[in-house]
Amino acid sequence: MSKKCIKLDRKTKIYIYPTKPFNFEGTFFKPSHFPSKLVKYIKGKLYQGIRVNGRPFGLAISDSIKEDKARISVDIYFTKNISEVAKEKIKLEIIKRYDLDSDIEDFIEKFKLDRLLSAPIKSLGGMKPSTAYSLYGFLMVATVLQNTTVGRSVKMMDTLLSNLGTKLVYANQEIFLLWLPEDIERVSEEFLRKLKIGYRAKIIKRISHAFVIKEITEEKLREKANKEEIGKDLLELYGVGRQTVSYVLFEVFHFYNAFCYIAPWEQKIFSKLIFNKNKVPVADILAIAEERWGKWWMLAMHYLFEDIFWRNKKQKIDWLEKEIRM
DNA sequence: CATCAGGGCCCTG
DNA sequence: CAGGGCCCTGAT
Repeated sequence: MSKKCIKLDRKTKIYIYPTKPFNFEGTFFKPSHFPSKLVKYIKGKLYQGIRVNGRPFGLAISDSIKEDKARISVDIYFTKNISEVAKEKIKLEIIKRYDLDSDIEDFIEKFKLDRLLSAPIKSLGGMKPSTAYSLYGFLMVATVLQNTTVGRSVKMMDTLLSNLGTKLVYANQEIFLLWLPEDIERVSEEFLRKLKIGYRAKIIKRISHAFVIKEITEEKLREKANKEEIGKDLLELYGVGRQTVSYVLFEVFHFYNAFCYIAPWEQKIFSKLIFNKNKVPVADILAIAEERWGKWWMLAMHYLFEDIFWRNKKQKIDWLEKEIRM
């Protein structure tokens, strides 16, 4: 059992210019997302680790508008040295994960007067679907999220990270870096089960193995242009079903119309938001969404969803609190 | 105390 | 294609 800890005591800065319209907070912090020690959002700064060319780096990302240009500043923390190549790679990785080079102006223009979207667009317009994680990292999080309460998911991820992750210390923060697929090859399923993650131990073993033998790679999937192909490859992974695929297509690969799937807990929330009813059939919700928002339907739903979670953060909304059981 | 479902997915019939 | 089982936990 390795308890790795790395102090990143050197720092450099880069800037990234996202495509407008752009909303920093909406893109870099999602209140509806599962909280973990992999990412922290404090006072307008997002802290996360990243691995590039096998080396760990710590990031602190913040909004840094320059006159009329959208701009973010990225402090990169490292040990010893950092090459220009590594800096460039980190930049490209951030652009990919946070969808910074896409253009959603048509979406904003088209729906800024939409009865349901006008308020969310007013407060979050320019928000992109994004993830702090690599594809592998995302799948690990999705695995921990399966068939349990958020509270237990948090515990499972904490235990996994303290046993298999790497603690990064920088900018007065402690952030964890996820383990590598190779690290999982070195531990037994039994060992993982002792961390009280249950049947997920097998899933983590099998997904990690698929990455190690390059049966699946993020690079190759990114080269494929259509969601059906990517979805098919992902579904072949043990422990990955349509719920996870739908999230991955949207948040990792940024298809704004991903897959036609809505989870039961989301169904309840959308029923309330769109119909002001308790439980509308999923098929009806999907039909309305596609009819109303077309090729943008999942992005539209994302705006609705994040908006209500932001509002709940500012002032508790009772019915929503009941749906997010910790 | 026991029972149960939870921010899925696999497998069987 | 529907439904039981899976690890474990906190709620009831």
